[in-house]
Amino acid sequence: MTDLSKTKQSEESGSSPASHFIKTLISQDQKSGKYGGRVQTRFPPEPNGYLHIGHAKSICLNFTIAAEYGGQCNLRFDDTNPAKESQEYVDSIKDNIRWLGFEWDGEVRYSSSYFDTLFEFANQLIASGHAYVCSLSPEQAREYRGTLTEAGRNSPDRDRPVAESLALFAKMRAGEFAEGDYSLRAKIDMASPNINMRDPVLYRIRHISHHQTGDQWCIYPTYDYTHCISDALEGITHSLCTLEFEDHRPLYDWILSSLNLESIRAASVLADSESPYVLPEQTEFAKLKLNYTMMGKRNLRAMVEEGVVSGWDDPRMPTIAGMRRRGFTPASLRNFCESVGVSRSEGVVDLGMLEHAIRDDLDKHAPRAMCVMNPLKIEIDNIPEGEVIQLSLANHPKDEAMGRREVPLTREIFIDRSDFETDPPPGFKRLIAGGEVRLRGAHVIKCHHVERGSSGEVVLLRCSADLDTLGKKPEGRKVKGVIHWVSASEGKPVTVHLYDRLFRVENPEAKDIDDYRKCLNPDSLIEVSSAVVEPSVLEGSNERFQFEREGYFCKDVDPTATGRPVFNRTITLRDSWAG
RNA sequence: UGGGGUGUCGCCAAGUGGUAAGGCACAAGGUUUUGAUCCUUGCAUGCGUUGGUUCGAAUCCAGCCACCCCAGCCA
Repeated sequence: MTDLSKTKQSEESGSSPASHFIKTLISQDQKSGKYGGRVQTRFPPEPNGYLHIGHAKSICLNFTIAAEYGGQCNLRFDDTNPAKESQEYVDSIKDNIRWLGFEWDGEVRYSSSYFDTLFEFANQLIASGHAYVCSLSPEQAREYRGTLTEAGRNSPDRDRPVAESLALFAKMRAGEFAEGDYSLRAKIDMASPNINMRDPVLYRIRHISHHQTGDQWCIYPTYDYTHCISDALEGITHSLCTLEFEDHRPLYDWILSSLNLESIRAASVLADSESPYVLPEQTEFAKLKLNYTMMGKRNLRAMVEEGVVSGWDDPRMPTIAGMRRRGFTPASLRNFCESVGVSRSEGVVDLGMLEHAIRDDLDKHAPRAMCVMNPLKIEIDNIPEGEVIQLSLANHPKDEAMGRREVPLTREIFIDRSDFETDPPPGFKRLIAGGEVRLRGAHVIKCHHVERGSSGEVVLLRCSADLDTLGKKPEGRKVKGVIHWVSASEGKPVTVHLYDRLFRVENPEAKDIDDYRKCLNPDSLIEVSSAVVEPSVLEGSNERFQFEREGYFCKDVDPTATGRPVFNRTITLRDSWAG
C-alpha cells in the first residue's frame, strides 16, 4: 500500500503543486477529523495600503489551500485602526484579489462588523476576572512593561474590582474619557518572558470616525484581541499568518480559551450548524522577500508620496496594481508564488524566479509582433515605390491556433540601429555593409550602400532583396541573422517605456542603508519616443505582445499627453548573447 | 545577556534513521526565419559547526556558532 501510494505521488509530483508543511498539517487534521472535515481559511489585510507581491503569496496560499481541501477562504478586512485605514484601500484590495483570479467565500467581512460582539466578549472577560480597566498612560504602561530581560510590574489598577472595571469600560465606550486616559487590558502575567503576555491592551480610546462604522465607536479593539475572535466567529479552521506573529500565538490561544466556548460558538457562523465547534489555530510561515525590491508599506508609501514613482500603480512598483500595469499576468504571479514554496525559513527569492514566471506565461500566450525602437531607414531598391506587399505572418511560432496577421512590406522600412554595424564585433549575426540578413517573416536583403550624414552618422542603408527567399532559404549560402523591421510608411509611431529594476542594490531595506533614495536605479524607466510598430499591433484588442527580439510589452492603460499609444516593457527576452 | 524562530548547491526548496527530489540561475551541446522558445547533458561524497547514539544520521541527542522576530494604546 505504501509502495503504491508513493509511486502514485511521485508520478503526480511533476504536474501537481508541491507539498509543504501547512498542507501536511491540514492533511493530518483532515485525517483525524479534527474540524469535522472543514477547511476554512481567510486572507485578513488591513486596508492601510496597496497589496504587493508579498501579499500575493499569502493570498495564493490561503485561497488555493482552501480550494484543494474542498474548503473556502474569506476575505476579511482587519480594520481595527481607523487612523490609518481608508475605503480607497478597501476597494483596491478587493480589485487586486479578483484580478489575481480568486473569489472569496460569501460577502466581504470586516472585523469592524464584529465590534458589538467584541465589546460584549470584553465585558465577559472583565466579569470573569480576565481583564481590567487600566489608567496608566501609554508612557507609564511602557515603563511598567519592563524590558526584554527584566520582568514588568503590575499596574496599580490590576486588582480593580470587577464592577468598577465594568463601569469604567462602559464609560470608555460612552465617550466620557479622552484618548489615553484608560485602556482595557488582559490580566495575564507581567513577568512573562513573552512580552505579548504582559497584560496586553485589548481596547483603546480613539475619538476618530471609522471608514465602516462611522462615529458609532470611540473605543477600538486591538489586533490581538480582534483577530483570534474574528477567526473564531467566522469558523476559520486554519489561521495562516507570517512568522512575526509567532510570539502572539500564546495570546491568540489565551484569549479564545478565556472566553466561554459556547458563547463563541453561539455568536459564530456555526451557531446553527451540526459541525463540532473547534477553535481556530494559528500557523506561521515565512513571508516573501525579493531581492532588488522594497516591500515595506512605509517605504512604498514614501516613494508614492515623494514622487519617486508615479503612484501605487507605477509599473516599477512591486504592488499588484503596479505589476498588473507592467504587464504581469495573474497566472504568472500565481505560478511564481507556487514555485517559491512555503516554509518557515526566511529567505530572499531571486528576482530571476519572478522573471522566469512571467516569461514562461507570456512566451506561451503573447502574440508576436514587430516594433523598432530606434529606427534606421532602409531602402530596398527592388521593391517599387508605392507598392505595399501584404505578408501573412504567424502570431506565434508554435501555436497555430493563435492565427496569422498581415504585415505590410514596402520599399522603405525601418530596422533597429543596433542591428547594423560598420565595425561588427566577432560573432555579430546582423547586418553589415555588403552583408546579408533575413528580415523576419520576409526576404533576405543585402546591404550594398551606406549613406552617411554630415557628421558621419549612418542615415540610410541601400539594400536589395533576394526575391527568391520569401519562405525559403537562399540558394548556395547561409544567412544566419534574422532581424525585425517595420514598414516606414505603414508603421505606427508609439511611445515605449523600458522598465528595469528600481534599485541597484540587492537589499534596499538593509540596515546599513540610511536612505533608499541613494540606491535608486537611474535607468529604471527609459522613455522611447521614436518607436514604430507594425499596424496590426494597434488594430486588435490584444494588450500584451512579444515584440520580437525585444521583449514582452503591455499596452498601458493610461496614454500619455501626446495621445500616442504607450507600451510598457514587462520584461526583456533572455539574451544569451553578451553583445 | 529574557523569550520565540531558522540554518540542505549562488537563490528558493523537498527530505521525518537506509545512503541528498525539483525549480531558478549557470555551463556545454542540438533544433530554430526571434542570439527567444524547445530538447539533451552537466551542476551538494555534502546537509551551520563540534561531538555523541546507531550496522547506518541531513534526519535522534548534547554543546557551540550565525542570522531573524518581540519591549505600539500598529497590524
